[in-house]
Amino acid sequence: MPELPEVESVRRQLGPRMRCRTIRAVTVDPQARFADVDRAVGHRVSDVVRRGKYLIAGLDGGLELVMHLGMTGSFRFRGEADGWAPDAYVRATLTLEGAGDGAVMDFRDVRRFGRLAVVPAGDYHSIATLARLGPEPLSDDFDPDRFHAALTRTRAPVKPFLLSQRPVAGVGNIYADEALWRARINPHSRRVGRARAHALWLAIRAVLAEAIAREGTTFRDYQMVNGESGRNAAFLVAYGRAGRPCPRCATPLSKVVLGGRGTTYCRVCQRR
DNA sequence: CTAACTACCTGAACGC
DNA sequence: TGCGTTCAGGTAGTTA
Repeated sequence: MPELPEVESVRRQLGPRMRCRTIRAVTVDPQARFADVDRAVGHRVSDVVRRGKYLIAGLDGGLELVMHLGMTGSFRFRGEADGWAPDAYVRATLTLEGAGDGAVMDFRDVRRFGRLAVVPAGDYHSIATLARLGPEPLSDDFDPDRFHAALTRTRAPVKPFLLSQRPVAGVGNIYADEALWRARINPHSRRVGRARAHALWLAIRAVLAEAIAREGTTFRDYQMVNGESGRNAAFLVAYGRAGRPCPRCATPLSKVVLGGRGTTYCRVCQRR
């Protein structure tokens, strides 16, 4: 479900609710594969940061709680005005205590692709994708020349390479299609020249920044901690619009499967 | 090492 | 209405 803009929107609401609170209790669904989260009990949250699609709560005692929403994960708090009540899809519950009245935080995840883990701070060897994560796209670490060099090194088609999280962090299926459309790059391309790599660098940053400003894209499951949807879906140009006219050239957008993922693009203005 | 598959889950939408 | 098939915003594990 969530890519960088959605995860960032969750982080902005989750941070104030977790910060400066001590995790007093953890219960997890017995079928969930993150039973070691109870190692967070007794530790106080310093802050919640984001790396790519991962949320990382800093804990005292040199630990971190790493959270990934998978396709359908969301965090909700009991007793808030949105009327959230836990249902059959709650996979973990954290009881938080601290400034204010404390809080009960549910991790809801229909498809069970989400993950929670407690690790030594900065030690991500048990989470391979996080350990090898590329630069943050909206930071100065994301450099156009190094991005071009990374695209030159791989033999894989450009879209699956973006989805690997290695050339840049946080780009998923929606924003890969959107950025490639903007930069006029064919998702199958195995060679991307310097000018096109720079155009893609710019498109990734623009597409993600605009989506963050609209609090993400809600297609089906994604919702923020307060239960609201993102507003970016109406602004998508490529993703989910197969058969509709390309806004640039009016050619009906094509849909193919690439790297096992549905891919929508314009075969006329995104030539190989 | 990389690239390409498959597996992991559940529900909604669609075709007949 | 009912049943089977396909698809879904992600990653981890295995194989060549």
